[in-house]
Amino acid sequence: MSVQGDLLGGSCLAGRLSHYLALTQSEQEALDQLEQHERNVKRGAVVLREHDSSRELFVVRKGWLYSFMLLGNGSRQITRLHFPGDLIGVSSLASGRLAESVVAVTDAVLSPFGKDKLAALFRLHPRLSALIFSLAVAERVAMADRLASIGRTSARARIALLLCEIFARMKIIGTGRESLHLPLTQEDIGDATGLTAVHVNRMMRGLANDGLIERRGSMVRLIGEDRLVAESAFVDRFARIDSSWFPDPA
Amino acid sequence: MSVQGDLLGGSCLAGRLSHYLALTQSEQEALDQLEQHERNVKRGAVVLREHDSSRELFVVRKGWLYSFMLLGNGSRQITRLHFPGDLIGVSSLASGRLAESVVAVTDAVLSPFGKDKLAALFRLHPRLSALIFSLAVAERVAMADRLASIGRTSARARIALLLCEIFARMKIIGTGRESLHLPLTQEDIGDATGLTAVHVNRMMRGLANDGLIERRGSMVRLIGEDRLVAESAFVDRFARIDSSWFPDPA
DNA sequence: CGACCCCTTGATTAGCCTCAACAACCGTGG
DNA sequence: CCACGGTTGTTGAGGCTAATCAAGGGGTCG
Repeated sequence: MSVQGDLLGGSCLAGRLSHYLALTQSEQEALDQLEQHERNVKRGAVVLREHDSSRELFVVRKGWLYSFMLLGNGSRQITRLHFPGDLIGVSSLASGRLAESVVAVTDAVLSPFGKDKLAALFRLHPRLSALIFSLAVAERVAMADRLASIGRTSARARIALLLCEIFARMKIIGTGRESLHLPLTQEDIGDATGLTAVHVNRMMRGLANDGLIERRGSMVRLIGEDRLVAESAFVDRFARIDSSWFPDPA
Repeated sequence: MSVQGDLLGGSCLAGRLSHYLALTQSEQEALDQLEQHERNVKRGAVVLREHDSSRELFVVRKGWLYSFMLLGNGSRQITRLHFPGDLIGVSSLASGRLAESVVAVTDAVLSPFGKDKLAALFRLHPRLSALIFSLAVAERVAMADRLASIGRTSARARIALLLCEIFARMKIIGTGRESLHLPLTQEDIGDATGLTAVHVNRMMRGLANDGLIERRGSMVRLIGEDRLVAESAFVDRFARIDSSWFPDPA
């Protein structure tokens, strides 16, 4: 299934979750509830601001965004990219305040919903709760992968990992082509991988020279995806979620 | 509340969760269910092995452990330290296989329980589910902090952050004294912060020289905790959990 | 058309790693 | 109780990766 919300007008989140689970009618309806409103944001717009308190979450319906943290020394760490079907603003669920800012990389469409809706989900749909929890766990694992990547591998491997991750996630949301428009600047890629823009440039050039990727402007194509996966030790943590332990749907 | 399971014989997990929420009788009982068995492990023992499939989780009742990943190039990344009241093996919930290995740093006592017990929790105790979910979110945020630390700060700041985190977490579980026995080797600290043992040594010596910490063998005392927090930009993500959005207890 | 952003490239520097040697400590077995 | 081997901590010298500094070119948007 590669249902995309923006093709259906239906729920993007339901589209995403149905990759992992055949949703019941009632589950589907509960998820549709979350996307009754829409909000358009422009490329470059700050959607959420670190330290602000927030009573809402958002489903990404369209576009790319990323979360990042600003450090005391003026540098920035991009902690996660967000694609259609992702939830953003989740970090405010823990402490009530946002731990990360979110900006739109491209023009984007979001669906805001209140945290009370999530509470209702926990109350009425234990199986969906387990799935959402499992996706949070998968995200934690993917973050551990990146931690290992930044802590223990070369600049080249870090960039290879980021590219593998992006392409794998695009595949899941059904926009996966062999060639991809990459709206990130080299500075963005640096802030995601713990490198400087200058060094990102040299490394990407190196990957291109070695025939692992092909670049035409902002279009990127993975030629030696196998070799990229090998170099970065990429594991797709979102390909499959083990639902065998989930409770039965309500 | 600074209830510790190993002092009560009661549930360590309940002790931890009751920091954040006043548990109902029925919630308390559900959590006690999870710790009916005990397993002792020796210092250095491998408790869980990366890539293995696992049908269980564990509550830590006593001792220190850590999760780590092994990389293709022979290096190791420690992804998380585990103290009494923590859940371990969670990474297998997502894909069915463990993303991290776990070893015991000190002799430890664990309580294994099946994933079906967790499913029952999701079905019967939506408020606990929301809390456990929120703690997973907090853990993700803490991991993002470490990502930023490793990606964008100096060796000294990374070590300062690790120390702040350890002391803050010890405080929550009630073992927080000003002085602490640190059972980690400098190699462990290096694998947690993305540094070599040699460089960890130099940095810790530097922190000691500057009067931020005091070391006597494996005992460590934070003298200038304020300055350490300032240097590392530490934020305690587990001090408080916002339960205002949680559903009512069942 | 101009201003700005982004990419590119070169030269130099700095922070951390590697290698190496030795000292201190610990658990073990005799 | 002591002797021993292995692990951990400490220190120095030198090398390498990635950062920093600097400058120019191309593209895009107003």
